[in-house]
Amino acid sequence: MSSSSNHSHPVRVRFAPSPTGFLHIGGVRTALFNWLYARHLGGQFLLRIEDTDLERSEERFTSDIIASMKWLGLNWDEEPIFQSKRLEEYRAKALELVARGLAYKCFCSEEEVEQMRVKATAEGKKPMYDRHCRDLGLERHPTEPNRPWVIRSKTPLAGYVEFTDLIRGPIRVENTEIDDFVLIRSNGAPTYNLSVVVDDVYSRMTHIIRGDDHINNTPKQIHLYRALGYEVPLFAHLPMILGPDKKKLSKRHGAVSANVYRSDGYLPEALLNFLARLGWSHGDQEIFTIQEMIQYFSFDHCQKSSAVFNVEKLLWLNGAHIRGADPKRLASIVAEDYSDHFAGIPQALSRLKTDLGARIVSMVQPKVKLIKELTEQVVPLCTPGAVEVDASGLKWNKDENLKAATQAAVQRVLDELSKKVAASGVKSGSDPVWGGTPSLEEVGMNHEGVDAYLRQVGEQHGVKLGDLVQPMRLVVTGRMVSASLFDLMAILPWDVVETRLRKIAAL
RNA sequence: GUCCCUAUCGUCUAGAGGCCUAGGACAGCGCCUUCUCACGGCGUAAACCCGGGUUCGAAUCCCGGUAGGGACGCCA
Repeated sequence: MSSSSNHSHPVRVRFAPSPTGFLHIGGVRTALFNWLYARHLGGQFLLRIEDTDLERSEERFTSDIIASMKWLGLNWDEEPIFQSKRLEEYRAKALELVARGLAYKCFCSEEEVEQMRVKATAEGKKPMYDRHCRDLGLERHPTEPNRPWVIRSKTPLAGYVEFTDLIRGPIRVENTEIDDFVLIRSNGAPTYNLSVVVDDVYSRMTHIIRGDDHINNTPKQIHLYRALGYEVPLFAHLPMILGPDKKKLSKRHGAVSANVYRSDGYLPEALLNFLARLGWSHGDQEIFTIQEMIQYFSFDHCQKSSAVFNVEKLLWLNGAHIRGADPKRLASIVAEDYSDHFAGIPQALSRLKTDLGARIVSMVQPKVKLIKELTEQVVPLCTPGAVEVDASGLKWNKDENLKAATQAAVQRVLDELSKKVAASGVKSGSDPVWGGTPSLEEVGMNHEGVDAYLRQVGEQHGVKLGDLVQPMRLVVTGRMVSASLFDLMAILPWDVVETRLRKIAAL
């Protein structure tokens, strides 16, 4: 690739969102690529809050951005910069440019400028300010001393700007295409193009990595770097993320706060993995740990074209990352992010945190795609006593004989296994929270044992294994779909299993 | 409208002139496995936008067209 240029000093990059909305997927992707690049090269990654738009910036959005970044693990290396605290700086730089003849005060009203744009459009030209005040060199309006003014850049009238994008290669724009854009608004606040340049210089940024909706701003900013006498950094413009309709991602596509993905049950590394693969690749590899992403990241393998956000693949990736996660960690995520599922059952929450809780999680985790589902499966398994069931889906509802035979078989299971537990001589279970009774496993009957035993009972009562298992699964787990019943029967304290199995007779 | 950018299966992508009768993944379909649901395994269908060049040879390079996206704010 082109240009590692003269920037031999350590890489410094930033993510610079404006707090006018939640941190959405597109923002996360931009943050991620900056972060990966910095971490890959051992450079610094900074966070800057671009809150120069006083009307639309809101503190709650700043909080959302910071919370989301933290959840995702996209950590920054220096104190975040808030542009609202540096307003004087931008103003001073703009005034300096006016003094040096590189910018000027403009007294045209917004209505007048709007007319110019209408006129230009009618002439088939780009709607631009017609530079009315450019060469007047006015300090104040001749007839209206209090008339408000803005500061505009004095964009060169001829020539062109060219830069080499790290992802797209050379991009060239004629200066005639560039407006005399506003630097300082009539209320004294700076506009984006000014503050971004002043701050990127202030923070000694070496690379500007951002969405490609900023390609058109880059030439303006390059003019500013030059006017201000600064070294121009390197640019990398990332392709956009599109909704399923191939339009810019918006709220209607469910592109809400990254925090929503947290409550929906996505793992941060899964979301990051998914976003990394949207526009970047490393051969055929699909599943990456954070470390691998950092290790392999490079602009050489970044895509130039935009990508459609595909929830199905994110879901699959999330399942893959859940499967590979440490059960103890998953248990604590369930406990922290889904505490509302434990409302009224504090025992379940404490049981979740035991070794047995982690074992339960490990049996459910290979089967779910979302932490939410994991939670829904795990809660009843950690709850003491019987759980509510809905027996309407059972096959025996259509077959009285099957129902009678199954109930008889389960009764026998109850009798024989209770006897076995009592006869084992094992007085109490090893789990400190679950207390009381040992599990079947603790009296010598593991998964295989339960398997063989239930097959045998089913055969003797003329009930197919599947027909015997489903009602048992329902009362033991509270659901028609669950982790392996044999596993669960083996590891749960026998009294829990017994209590629940007794409900079979009443169905 | 003007300017900028982009263009491989439905989607994410591999591909840096011959290794491509175009590979992987998700989703789909079929089968196997199976105590449910998943997972897993095997298989199947599915793409180089079009037209010109350059070259012995082009998905790859160049030009044009077309299509899509983005920008054109005293938003960022």
